[in-house]
Amino acid sequence: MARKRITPGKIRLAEVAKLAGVSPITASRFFRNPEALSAGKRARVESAAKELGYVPNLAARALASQRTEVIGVLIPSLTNNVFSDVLRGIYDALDGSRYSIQLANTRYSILQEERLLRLFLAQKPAGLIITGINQTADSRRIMETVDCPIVQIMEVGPSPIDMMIGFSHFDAAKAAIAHLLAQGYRRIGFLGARMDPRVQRRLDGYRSAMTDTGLFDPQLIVTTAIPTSVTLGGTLFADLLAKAPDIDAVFCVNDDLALGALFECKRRHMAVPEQIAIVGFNDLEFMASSEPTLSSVRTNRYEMGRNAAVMVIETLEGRRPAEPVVDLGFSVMERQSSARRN
Amino acid sequence: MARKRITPGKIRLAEVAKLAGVSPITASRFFRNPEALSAGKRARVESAAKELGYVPNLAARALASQRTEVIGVLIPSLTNNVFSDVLRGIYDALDGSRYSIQLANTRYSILQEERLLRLFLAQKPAGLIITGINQTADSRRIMETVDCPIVQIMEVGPSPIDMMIGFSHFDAAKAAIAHLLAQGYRRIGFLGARMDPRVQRRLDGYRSAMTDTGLFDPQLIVTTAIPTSVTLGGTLFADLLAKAPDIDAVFCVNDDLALGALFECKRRHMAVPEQIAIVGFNDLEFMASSEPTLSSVRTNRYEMGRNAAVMVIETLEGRRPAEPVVDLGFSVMERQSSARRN
DNA sequence: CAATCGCTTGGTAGCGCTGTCAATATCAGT
DNA sequence: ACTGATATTGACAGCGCTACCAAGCGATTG
Repeated sequence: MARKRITPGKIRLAEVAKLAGVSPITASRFFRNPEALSAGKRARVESAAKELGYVPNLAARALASQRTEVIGVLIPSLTNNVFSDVLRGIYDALDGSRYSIQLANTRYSILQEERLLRLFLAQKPAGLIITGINQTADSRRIMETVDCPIVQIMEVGPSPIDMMIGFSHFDAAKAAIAHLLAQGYRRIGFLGARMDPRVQRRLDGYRSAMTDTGLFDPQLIVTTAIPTSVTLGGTLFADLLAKAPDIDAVFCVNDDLALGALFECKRRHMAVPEQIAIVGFNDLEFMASSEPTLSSVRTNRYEMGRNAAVMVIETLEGRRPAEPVVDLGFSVMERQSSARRN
Repeated sequence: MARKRITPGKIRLAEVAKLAGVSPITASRFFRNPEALSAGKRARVESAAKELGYVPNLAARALASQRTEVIGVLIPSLTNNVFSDVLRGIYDALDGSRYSIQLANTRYSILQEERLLRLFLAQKPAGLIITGINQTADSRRIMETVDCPIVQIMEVGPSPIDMMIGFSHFDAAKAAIAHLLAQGYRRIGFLGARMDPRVQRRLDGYRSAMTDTGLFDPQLIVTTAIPTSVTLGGTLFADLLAKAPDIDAVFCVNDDLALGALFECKRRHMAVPEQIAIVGFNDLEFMASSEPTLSSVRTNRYEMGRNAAVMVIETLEGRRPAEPVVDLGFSVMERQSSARRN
C-alpha cells in the first residue's frame, strides 16, 4: 500500500480557495488572469491568499501547464564586464515580473552552446536570449522549430532566428578608424584579443576603413586568441611596436587592451596622443576618467540586455514588438587620447 | 469530460523503462542512485535512455520529490566585478553537476534580501549562498529553521547560520595600513565608497591601525554612500587633498577608487609613490600592469565562490565539510605605488 | 531444512496545479 | 417572455515523476 503523503500545515491553492469560498480552479485563475474573475471573487481570493501567505508551487504549475516562467540566457563569458552590463539589464527588466532567469556560460564555444541549448529547451523555457548570430546549424534548426520567443543579442545581422538586438561591430570599428583618420592619423595599428566573431567583425571594419584609404598594411595588425586583459593590452602593444615602430595610432578591440596600451606608452615615455593615439571599444566607465581620457566606441550594453528581456516578455504577453530587429547603434566618444595632432 | 492530454511523441521515463524492460520506478532509480541497480539493469536503462534521447522533466521531479536541484544565490550587485568573480567560481563549481543556480540581486538592501529570501525558500531550494553576515533578524530566523545547506560568503565572523567562507575585512585593511606604515608613510588617507558592511569593517581596520600608532586623524577619512567608480576615485581623492593637503599615502577600499586616485595624481603631476603612495583593495587584474603598478590587497574571490558551491554540494551529498567556517585569508601585494620612500 | 537476512525490484498512489469543456448566471434584443 | 450570446464558474482528470511499502530471491545460518 502506498502512503498518504499529505503535508498538514502547508498552504496550497485548495486552502486559499476554501477560505475564499470558491473552487480551486477559480483561485488558480486569479493568479494567472485576474481579469477573468468577477470583482467580488477577485477580492475574496486576493485577501484569502494574503491572509494565508500563499506562495504558488512553481513545479506543480510547470508540470500541469507544460511550460515554465524561466527565460534562458546563454552568454559566452562571465568574466567580461561587457556581459555583466548586459546581464544587469536583463535582471533589471525581469525584476518584479513573474519571470526568472536561467543563466549558462558557453565559454565562447558554439558546441558548448548547442549542448546547453538542448538542455534548456528540454525544460520548455518561456523564452531565450542568446549571444551573437553565429550558432551551429543544428542550434539554428532547433531554435527555429521551438515555440518560444528568442532574442539574439550583441549584434545585428541578416536572417534573425526570431528577434535580434545589437549593433554593427563592423560599422562601429569603421567609425572609430574614420575618426582617427579625420584627426590626421595614418599608421593605425589594430590590437585584438580572443577574436570571437564580434571581434572578427571589428577587424573587418578596421580592414575596410584602411583599405578604402589605401593605408592597409598587415604589419599593423596584432591579434591573439588569448582572453583579453589589461596586461595583455600592454604586451600586444609592445608586439605591435616591434612589428611597426612607425605607428601613430592604435585601435584596440576593447577598453582593457586600450588601458594596457596606455600604461605601456607611459612606461615607454611615449606621449598620448602626441606620439600615439589610442582608441578603445565599449566605453567602460574608466575611459572617461583616465589621464589622458581615452577615446572609445560607446555601446549600449545595459539597454541591450534590458530591451532583449522586454522583447521576450512583450512577446509572451501577446504584444510582439513591431520591429523584430533592433539596431541600438553606437557612438564614437572622442577624447584626449585621439585628439587632433598639432 | 476532461480531455486526454497525452502527448504522443514525447519520451518519458515510462518509455525508457519499457525499452529497457524494467519498471518505471527502476528507471527512475537509475537517474537518482545508479548504484542501487544491478549492473545488468543499469546498463539496459542507460542505453535505452541514450537511444531515446531521454531528458528528465525537472518540474515533475521537483513536484514528486518535494525538492529542487536549484541553489539560490543572493548577491548585492551585478555591476561590481568582485561579484562577477565570485559568480564565475560558483558557476564553474556547478558546471556538469545536477544543480543549477537561481541568482538574485539584493541591491545592498537587507530588506530586499529578506524579501528575496522568502521567495527563494518557498520554492524549496537545494541550497543557498548568501552574501555577508549582516542579515535582518527575520532573515536569520527563517534561514535557521529551513532545512538546506546555507553558505555565507565574502567574510567570516562569529555565529554562522550554517557555513561560512570569506576573510576578515578588518584584518585585511589593517594589514594594508601596516604595510604603508612599514614603508614609512605617516599621513595615510582613507577613501571609501558605498560603505556597505564590509567596507565599514575595512574602515574599522584602518582606524584601528592608525589609532594603534597614534596617527589617527578624522580629517584623513573621506567616504560616500555613492557606488564606486574610477571617476569617483578621482573625485574623492581631490576631496581628500582639500581636507588634508599634507597626506603622503592613501588607502582605497577598492581598486576602482585606487585607479581613479592614480589618474588624479597624474593630472596634478603628483609623483606616485614619491609624493603619494596608493594602495587598493581586491587586486583586480589591472593593478599589476598599471604604470606605476598599484599595490593592493589580494582576495580570493573566485575560490570563494567555487568553494561555497562545493560546500553546498558536499553537504547535499552527505559529506558535510568538517570545518563549517573557512577563512580564505588575503595577501598584501606590495607594488611600485607604495614602495619605500627614499 | 526452515528461518533469517540483505539486496533488488515493482505496485500504487499522489505531489499541487491547470487544460479542457460543460454548466450556470447574466444580459441584450426582439 | 423568450432566444441567443456572453461572462463566470466548476468538475474532472492528468501533467511525469518519485515516496513508501511490500515482495521476490538467493545466500547464510543454526
